[in-house]
Amino acid sequence: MSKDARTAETRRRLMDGAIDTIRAHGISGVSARSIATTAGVNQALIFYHFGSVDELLGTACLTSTKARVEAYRDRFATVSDLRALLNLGRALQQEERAAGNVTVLAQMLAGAQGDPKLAEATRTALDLWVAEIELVLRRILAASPVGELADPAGLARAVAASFIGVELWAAADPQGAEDGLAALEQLAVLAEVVDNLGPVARRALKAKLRGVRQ
Amino acid sequence: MSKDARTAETRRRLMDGAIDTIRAHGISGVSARSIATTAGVNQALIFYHFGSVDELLGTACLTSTKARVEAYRDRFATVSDLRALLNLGRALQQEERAAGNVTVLAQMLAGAQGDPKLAEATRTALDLWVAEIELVLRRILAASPVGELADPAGLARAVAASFIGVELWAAADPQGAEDGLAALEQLAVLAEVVDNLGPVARRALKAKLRGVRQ
DNA sequence: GTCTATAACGAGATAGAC
DNA sequence: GTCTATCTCGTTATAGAC
Repeated sequence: MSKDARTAETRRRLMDGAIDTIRAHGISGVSARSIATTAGVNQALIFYHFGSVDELLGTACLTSTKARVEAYRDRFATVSDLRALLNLGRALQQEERAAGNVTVLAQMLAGAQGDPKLAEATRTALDLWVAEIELVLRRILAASPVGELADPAGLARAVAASFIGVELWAAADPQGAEDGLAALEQLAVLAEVVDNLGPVARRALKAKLRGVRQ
Repeated sequence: MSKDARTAETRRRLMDGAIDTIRAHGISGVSARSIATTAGVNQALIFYHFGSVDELLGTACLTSTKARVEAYRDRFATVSDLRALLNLGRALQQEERAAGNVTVLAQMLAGAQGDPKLAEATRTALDLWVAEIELVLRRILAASPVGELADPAGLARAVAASFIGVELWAAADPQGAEDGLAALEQLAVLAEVVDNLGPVARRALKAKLRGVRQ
């Protein structure tokens, strides 16, 4: 194996090890040693390749998030109504429980409290998801009677933050998190009904919304 | 000062110190020494009074959550429609940014990953909030056309988890979190409109909901 | 009940051999 | 580029003086 390939391999192992360690033990279980053990690599190599543990965490988180978002881009692109978005959200939530990117982001976010370096890396990674969600929301809302009331950018952040919260919750109370998601899904039917109103009811709703909005 | 009073005082200082330390530095910045410093108390007293750091965290979290929930009980009781609930939620979110109980719970939840003892304490504390939210939701939903569609227990968990997520988000991206909340608030107007439909539209909606539900 | 001192260990990080 | 060895510091936890 060439030196370059060996370097790349070690860096990859370390990044994977960092992600796996966060998933398994949370941000407070992360250390240079625990990562190195998971990666099957010498501890000192973390500092040689990344300079510090925080730096490794940041790039690992960013790289893995990029990959996950990339993996979903096509599926996001096909979403054009609320029902499809809900289905995708549910699938994403289940698949990410396996791949674990949402959990990792949640843990990074927790570690970001009082650690500006981690905070910035995490913010950048989260923005990757948010940008994707915002695009879809913008598309869907344009065709909906509530479209002129809603703020896609803000909503995208609210959605992402909720995913974070649910994923974090699931670690301590799996059944509770499941019940919460099921309840939301059930309630989202309401939005679908609104979305599928006939033209008359639709106009009436629009008028009412205009009245309510300040 | 009597011995009992002195004991109580020390325990109180340690619990307050634990909460303050979590708020300031996150769960990964918590240690026996950092807590003791914040509390202005000798480090060894943590082990004398609580046995371990985890034990201290658990009881501190539970005690402070009890107090916060208690402080909101009366205000929860007066809520009888969605608009009032939204207002209370917003107030709670802002006041808790100061008192910090939601942040603490979020950090505890993060620390609970792979630490069953913390997980149990956190779950118990969260349930205090959930129970309160569930009561209100049950009351409101009973009077709403979507009431028979919704699951108050599940919804309460979803709401609480979202609060957690937003609060965690706010540490890394304050503006983003604010935008997210504002967008949700705006959209919630939709639910209010549905809630205030006339009797005819209300019956139509109910019929549609029945059709959608599987 | 509270303190000092200390044991036993894990942390981040670096130096230097290979 | 990777390893071993090591430094320095912070960690949990305990023993024992007061």
